[in-house]
Amino acid sequence: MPAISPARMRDRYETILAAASRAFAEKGYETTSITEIARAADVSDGLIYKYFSNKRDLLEHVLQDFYEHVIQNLAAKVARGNDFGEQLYILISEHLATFVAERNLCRLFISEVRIASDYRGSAIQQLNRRYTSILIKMVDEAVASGEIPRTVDPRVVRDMLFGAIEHSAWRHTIGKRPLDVQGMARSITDIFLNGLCPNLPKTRP
Amino acid sequence: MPAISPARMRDRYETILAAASRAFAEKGYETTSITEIARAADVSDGLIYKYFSNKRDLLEHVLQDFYEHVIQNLAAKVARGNDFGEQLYILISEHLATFVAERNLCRLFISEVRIASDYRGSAIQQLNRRYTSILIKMVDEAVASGEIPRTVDPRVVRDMLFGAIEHSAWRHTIGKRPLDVQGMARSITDIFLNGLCPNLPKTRP
DNA sequence: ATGCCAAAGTGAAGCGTATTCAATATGCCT
DNA sequence: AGGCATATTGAATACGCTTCACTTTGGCAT
Repeated sequence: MPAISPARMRDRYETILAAASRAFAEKGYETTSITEIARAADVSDGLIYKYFSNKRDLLEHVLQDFYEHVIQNLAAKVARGNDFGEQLYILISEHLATFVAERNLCRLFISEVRIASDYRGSAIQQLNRRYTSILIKMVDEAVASGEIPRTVDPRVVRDMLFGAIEHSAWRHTIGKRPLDVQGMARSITDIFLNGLCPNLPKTRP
Repeated sequence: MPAISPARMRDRYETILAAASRAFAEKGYETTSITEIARAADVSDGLIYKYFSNKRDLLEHVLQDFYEHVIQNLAAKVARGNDFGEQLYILISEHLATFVAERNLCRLFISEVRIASDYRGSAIQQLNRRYTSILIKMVDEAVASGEIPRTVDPRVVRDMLFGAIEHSAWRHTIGKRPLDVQGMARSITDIFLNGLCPNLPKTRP
């Protein structure tokens, strides 16, 4: 026998989540207090713990919410590419564009969640897997169609690519210089497709 | 007129720094308390604040100390490579080897310092610059000698490469699987030198 | 309508930890 | 040996997450 209607309950939940999202994005996780979030959502401190198990749980729900949208978007956009090179370019530029559009939430994700000791096996890691699996699928298909040699390990490509993108975007996330999404996506795509010395024989130490 | 000799003062400083380094590396930054560090160094809580301005400052000095050694090592090893390909392989495998040998301090650096809002302009960022400038110099020389086309922007390569390395190593830093340094260094080097589709014509979306 | 009562909601107390500071102990210098 | 600058102490402070005993509310049976 609920004390309030499910609709009002969902509303409360979303009000708190939205207040937390805004506060965390603006001020960062550590520097935002539960009391601030409670005030912004116009509830008491204690009530937050009826809807979320603790401050960290609140942060994770904020980022899960965000991640869902990002995944939807990426999958839709990548599907428009006709070959591996096109798809790769789209994936990279969309990832970079997300950094530009939602730099605060991206920063939050990288600095607070990715790093956490309990990241492995978390719900957020599941989302990350869905996100990166878009690339894995692309590489598998490119290998199958002969666009890429069989020697390429998709997991190596995944780690390298997302590492390269995020590190490149990070500088702009913390700095003030605007990020040239198209230009950077072009540079990164070219290096991944063709390498630094495209016309030279391999050297093996 | 000092109350104690400079030697003893330096000794105290180093005792505290060493205790902090061990504690932070083992337990992480947040979960280590000043009281624990004080006990390990056999001093009172308050004294730590005579040698370091706060807990964060203590962490930064721990990592600066570590970084100095890493830079020395990398510069010496890279100098042994005879061409760009060799040097690149050495840089990547040394970087990965550092992750394996000092995974706790590397984790600390990435999760606590790199991310911090005051990273820009900090003493630690200066060290990071010295570290990455080793690669910048390599790329500049390779461009000058014609090993790499002029179109390559060294800063793009720097961000991509270190991003790729760290992201690849991170999985092993938080997980249990051992990291095959030689194999991974080989894979990453090859992709950077030759790209994913070395023998195919460029595609431009 | 109305009253019951489970659950929503409150906010002050509890707890843990970084930091400060007034008091004390120490060891260098004359 | 004695004076005193300062190293050192540790209890007090401040602050923030979390808990919990209590109050209020609103859906439902009658």
